[in-house]
Amino acid sequence: MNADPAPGIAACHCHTLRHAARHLTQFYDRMLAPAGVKATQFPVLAALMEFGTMPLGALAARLGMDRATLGHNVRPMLAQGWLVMAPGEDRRRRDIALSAEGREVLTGALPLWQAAQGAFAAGFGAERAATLRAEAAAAARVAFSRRGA
Amino acid sequence: MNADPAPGIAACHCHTLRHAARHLTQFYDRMLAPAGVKATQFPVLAALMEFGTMPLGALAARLGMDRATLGHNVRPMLAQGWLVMAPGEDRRRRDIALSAEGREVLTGALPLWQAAQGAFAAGFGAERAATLRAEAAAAARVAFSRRGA
DNA sequence: TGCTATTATGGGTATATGCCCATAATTAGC
DNA sequence: GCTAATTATGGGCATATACCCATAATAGCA
Repeated sequence: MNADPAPGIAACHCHTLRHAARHLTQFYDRMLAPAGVKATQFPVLAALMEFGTMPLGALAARLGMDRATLGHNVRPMLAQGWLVMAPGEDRRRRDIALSAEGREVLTGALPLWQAAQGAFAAGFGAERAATLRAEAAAAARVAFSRRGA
Repeated sequence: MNADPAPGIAACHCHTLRHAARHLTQFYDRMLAPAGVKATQFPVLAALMEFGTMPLGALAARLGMDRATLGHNVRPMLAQGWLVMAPGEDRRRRDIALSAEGREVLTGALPLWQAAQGAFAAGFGAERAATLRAEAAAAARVAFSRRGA
């Protein structure tokens, strides 16, 4: 992969954010690899630890992603025993919970994630990174609000 | 899909940028759909129009993406006749060029892309969007430079 | 000239993403 | 209480992303 897109293409909000997301993903994937956790899996573990057991739809809403996508991502984590499914309040609901093994995996991954956060902040600037996060989150809200047209 | 991730998870640079990229992608996909062009295809057409014929590797470098990924994305565009392959300078090189039909498709997609750019800028602020793009591009460079460790 | 290192490309594999539709259970309305 | 709308989940499909390895062609050097 390469780092620098051309100036004309760089005018596209969508392409630029996709580009950044790809590179961040690769960086975090490599940093988290020693724990056997991927960049897409860490937020799932972290959210369940932080907010506790919840059904798939609620977790997808927390993570701001599609239910089906999250369902696909969760499947191997269930197979590995990091997560467990249990009947929810409704009979149509099935709560997803962090297993003891899942908590161990998260415990192992946390320092690696913190190292990734720190390494990025060291190169980019902590303040600047916080601003970028806030602006990216705001951009996501704008794009989401205009999704119908 | 949902717009707002939780505050704790929002501290992750990677997750936040991925989240924003997902929503921008969906928005641009829907805006470009009337032209039959996807958010991943538009930059390919635009880059070839702007910089002219070039081999796959060079195009991947321009777009800041993996060669294999671009190769997969380009395949259906070749099948549709938007792009054509021609022997390059080397016998190992094969140049990718925009066909006449590809230029037509791009011409049809351009106003839709401009509408997407404008709609986002209207909701987010033009100045703010430009800053976000620049910061995201810088973040991509930082992540790329630290990819080895 | 011949051998090696570099470069360009493609195939295979695995995962990520999100659409659509089907199913099942709950809730609301009559 | 029964029917219709809503909500939750999952499967199937198409595409996106990127790794690894194999192949082929060029360039550089002995």
